[in-house]
Amino acid sequence: MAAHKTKVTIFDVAKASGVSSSAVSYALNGKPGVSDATRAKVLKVARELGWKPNGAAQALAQSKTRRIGLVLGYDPQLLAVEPYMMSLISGLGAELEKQDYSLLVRLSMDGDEEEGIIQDWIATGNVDALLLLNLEIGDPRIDLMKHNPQMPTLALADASLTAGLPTLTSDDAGAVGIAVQYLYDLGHRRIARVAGPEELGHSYIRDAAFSQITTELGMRYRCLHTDYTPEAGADATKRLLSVSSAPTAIIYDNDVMALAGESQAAVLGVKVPDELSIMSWDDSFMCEAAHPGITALHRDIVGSGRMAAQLMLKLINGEEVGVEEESPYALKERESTAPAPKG
Amino acid sequence: MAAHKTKVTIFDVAKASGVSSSAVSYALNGKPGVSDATRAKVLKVARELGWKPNGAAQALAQSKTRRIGLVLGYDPQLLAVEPYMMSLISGLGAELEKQDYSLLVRLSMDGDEEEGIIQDWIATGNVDALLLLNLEIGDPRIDLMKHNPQMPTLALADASLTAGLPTLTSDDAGAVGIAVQYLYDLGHRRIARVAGPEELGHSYIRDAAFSQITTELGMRYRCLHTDYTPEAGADATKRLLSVSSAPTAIIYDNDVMALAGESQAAVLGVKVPDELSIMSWDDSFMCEAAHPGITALHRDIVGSGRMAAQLMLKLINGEEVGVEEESPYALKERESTAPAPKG
DNA sequence: ACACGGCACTTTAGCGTTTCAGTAGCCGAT
DNA sequence: ATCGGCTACTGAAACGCTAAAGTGCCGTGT
Repeated sequence: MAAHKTKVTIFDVAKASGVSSSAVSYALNGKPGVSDATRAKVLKVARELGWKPNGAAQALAQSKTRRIGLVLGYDPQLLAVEPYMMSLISGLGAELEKQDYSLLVRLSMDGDEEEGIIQDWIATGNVDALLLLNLEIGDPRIDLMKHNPQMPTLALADASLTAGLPTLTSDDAGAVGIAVQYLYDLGHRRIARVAGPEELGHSYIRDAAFSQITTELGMRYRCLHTDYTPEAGADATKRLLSVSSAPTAIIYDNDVMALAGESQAAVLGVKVPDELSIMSWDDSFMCEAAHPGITALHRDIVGSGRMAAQLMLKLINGEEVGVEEESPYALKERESTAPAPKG
Repeated sequence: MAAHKTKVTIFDVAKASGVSSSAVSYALNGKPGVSDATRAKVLKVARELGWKPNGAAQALAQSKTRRIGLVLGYDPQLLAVEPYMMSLISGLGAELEKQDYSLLVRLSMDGDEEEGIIQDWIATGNVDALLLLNLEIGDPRIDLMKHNPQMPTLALADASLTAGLPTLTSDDAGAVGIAVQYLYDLGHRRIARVAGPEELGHSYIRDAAFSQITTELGMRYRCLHTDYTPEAGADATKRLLSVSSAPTAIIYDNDVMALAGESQAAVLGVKVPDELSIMSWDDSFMCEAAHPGITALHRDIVGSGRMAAQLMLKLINGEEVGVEEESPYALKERESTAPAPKG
């Protein structure tokens, strides 16, 4: 509890307890080789001196850092505004906390830089495992990790993109089905989608599912790809609504764009939901607070974070992990969707 | 580039370059003691073998981790929805990235746990510096860091709360002045504020400033404290508007509550801005996308993150840091504010 | 011709743990 | 009484790096 001017090491604790440093180590780590009495004594002394094993020394000796690596794509505007990442971090962190693991976070400006960071982690051993996010089609990171199997890696992406790497996948195609069927049942026959970047893996998955299902149901379907920003969402909305025979319903790939789209519709004098139904992929407070509230495909992102953390801990433990599935999407109906207008 | 089954160390590089391990170290770290020719050779070999110094060993040898610690208060709901934290992380990360520093992130469920994490960092040396956020009045962390001056610490809080610790402060009182004067000039005489938790330092600072300025200007002022969540924001709005002689303007302590408040007003049939003006503290995309757009006190949070990172790096370098000031708030006028209604 | 300083290295000693290989003492079995 | 096998420890090596101290060599000034 008291402040110490000079650094206290395991030897200080050993001396103060009248044993050797190895005894202290055994005592601290709950290993056999010390009597209950000495163990208690050592722990008491350690607490009094405020000693904990030095992280670097420990990491060096057992080549375990108790850290998990996460690279965030740098786009402060988007990162900040999209609740997704922070929710995921909450879930990851909460679960890691239980096992005294930390998150090591870096920002990357682009894909090359991210690859560099990952290679750095592989070479320096600064993390015990890492999580891959936002995979693209043919993402070079997959290949990189395939060649470095000693670094436990979990991909958070559709299993079709991860080439057999341990994966936490979500049923995006199923969710597309739910959403489209819902709109179909409301009588919509011309729908549009404001999607994320085309090269992103899950855009691709959703693209394919949308095309297939709308075709099957005989609906007209149009898709605009964006960069996920609110500006792009508003702009896409304007373009979609400016043509004759505009869609009667729009599905946005994230809630930020959905909110921006709803505002844009108001600006254009298009009434939601009477003239236009709006849906969001991913649900957050924004969908709730919007006026009218936005119908959304809800999923438990914090829960996914927790799951991802557990899977990575398994991998670190040497257990096998294949493809696991996130908890499913659920449609959350609010006021932004209604039967399609006549005509 | 090739994958390696067995771990490569500095000795492998040394052998392959025909020099000793220290020569490799000197070459890599740009220190004198090796010729340009050997340096080039060593670097080439290192690249070919894919070698980088092991992080733990390096940290142990020079007691520097190149990591900065950040404890996030765990409230996934709030954390995710409030763009503040993620913006800050973006700024921090971007600046740290330049110097090859990482963020070490942990989640804490409550204050005690956070103190525990900090003590752990102090004892284990797992971070080179740390950033304190969301200080409360008489926050125990201040005392803790005062007693452990060997751990460079920057507080992101009003300087009046940090007892002389290196601090990045903001002019919250000044911002209160701007906001209140603005509403006063629009003719508002009864204003209210939906604030954050009372025990939070910056709530306190703003509370004091609001009381003082509204008194000076002879305005009626009412303040409700909340937990920052959208639900609380909506609820507070309802209560404020339900009394006779309700306020003609409400200022919210964050944009999440402002958005929720605006929605609530719509539900209650109170017209914004004709019958009620709304302002938000902190500006984000939500203020922009809301309909009507919400007038806000804008500040550059990413910039603050960058500044904080720079200051922490200075501290790590042994430089003195006193009290620095964030870039000032600026009023961003949108459609949610208008002259006070007659009567 | 000779000390001298500087350069380009090498050797060695940490850094603070963990862990493996002993070892001393004791107890029970022979 | 002797031996084997525990238990409860100790000593020392190993982890992979950095950095201080040491060494040989060469060019220079006198």
